[in-house]
Amino acid sequence: MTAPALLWFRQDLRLADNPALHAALAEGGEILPVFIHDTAAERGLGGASAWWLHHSLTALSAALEKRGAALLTLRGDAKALIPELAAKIGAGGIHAGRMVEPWARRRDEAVHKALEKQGRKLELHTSQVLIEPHRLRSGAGSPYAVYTPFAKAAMERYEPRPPIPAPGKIPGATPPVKPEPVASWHLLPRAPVPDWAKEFPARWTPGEAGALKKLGAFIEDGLKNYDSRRDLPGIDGSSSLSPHLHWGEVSPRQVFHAVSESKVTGKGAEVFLKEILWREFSYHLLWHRPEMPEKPLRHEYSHFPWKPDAALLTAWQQGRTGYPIVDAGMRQLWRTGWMHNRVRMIVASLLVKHMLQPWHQGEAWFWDTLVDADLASNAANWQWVAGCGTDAAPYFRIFNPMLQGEKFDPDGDYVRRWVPELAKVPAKWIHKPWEAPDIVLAQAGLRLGRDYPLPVVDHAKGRARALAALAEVTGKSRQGGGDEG
DNA sequence: TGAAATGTTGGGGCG
DNA sequence: ACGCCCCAACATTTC
Repeated sequence: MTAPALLWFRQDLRLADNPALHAALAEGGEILPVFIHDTAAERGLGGASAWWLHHSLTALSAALEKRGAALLTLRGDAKALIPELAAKIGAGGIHAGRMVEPWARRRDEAVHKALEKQGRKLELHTSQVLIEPHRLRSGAGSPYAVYTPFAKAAMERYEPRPPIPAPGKIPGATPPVKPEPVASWHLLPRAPVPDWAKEFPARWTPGEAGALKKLGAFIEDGLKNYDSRRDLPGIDGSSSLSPHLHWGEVSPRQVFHAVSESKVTGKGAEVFLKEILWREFSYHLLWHRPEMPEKPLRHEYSHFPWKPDAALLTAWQQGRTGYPIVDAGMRQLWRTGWMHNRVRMIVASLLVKHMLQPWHQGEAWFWDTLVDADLASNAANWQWVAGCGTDAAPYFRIFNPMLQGEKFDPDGDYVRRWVPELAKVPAKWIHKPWEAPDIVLAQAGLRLGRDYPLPVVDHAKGRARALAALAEVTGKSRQGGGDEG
């Protein structure tokens, strides 16, 4: 009789187009699917991610159950648990999707070593990405540091093929240990703010079924005009696939395939696929530059004169900076676990530039509050905004929050939705209420400085201060430091 | 996947 | 008719 295979779910919580599952099935024996809440992981789950994971695992568990396999859920040190389980069931293959996170790579290395002592091995499959970062190098043999050549090379290398269909039946193995139910992991919000995620269920359906439904709906309604609609935070022009992609409830291959099957061409489809490639690029960077979540990729930025300020940081986190588009974004984030991408750039620019807060602070807040929190994308994009990434926005690109608001939320719908204090301010003034005549504010029922704050940092002064900080850094780098790239 | 400062051009008002 | 000035509109440069 064929030995059972161990199928280790991590960030690929799906049954369709799951190469690890496919390989486990191909062995022909029973399968023990397991998910471990790794208490030894070096970077803990953010709050919103924990909420998502709870529901996604519930969905995965039910889907497996329906096909004849029970998901074994455990909590503990995966480095020890996986080899133990493998030994206990006398596993044949041990299969998982490859992860790019540095801590996960170290963990897989340790698991692999432990398994080797048993004469077994950890088999990692391409699951999260279209192209494994280690398989893609530039002509010079070095990893890509700039998006455009990366995207070009990735597309040349990519081999379109239909995704693997979800299996109809999965012969489940009997778990050798008692599961620890997901509910006992306490992933859902608890005191002191037990209800902070109360609006999430209306916005999100974690799990594979929810992911496929969202993909279908987006391709039907949103793909064609994605290029123009995606920049307007007041309308729902995004795909909202990011959290599903993060947890692997749908694979990038499925997304690519669905787009090509749809026969939607033109700018909309093109720009959307480019966004998927930005995600790939982040994974590529994290693989080749594993220090990315902690250290600036341009090393002269390690001397950047940040001015940490708890009060400013709190104002930003709570959506009380006095800049309407920024506060709308921060409040959307808190309430829905998500923020429109255009607005992410604006709020990040304000934090890092006008406020001179270290980008790690923003990264940490996003990590905790975003349902799509992803180490690679989060770190890469914060470095992009801060100017210290390899292919980053130059530091002097400083967003003007009023102009950005007027450009991308011209009627103020987005601001009005998330900052109700400003609901009655006319469009002309909604992105700069402090410039509105007193009579306008009175008619809008708005007492500035009381109902809604004045800007915590003056735009012109903040801009000038940020530019001066840049001069300091580039000056230093000219004297001593080298460059990276 | 900027914004502001600075430069250039050309039409119209006007003496 | 002509030159001058003003300034919006656009282009280029700089941060």
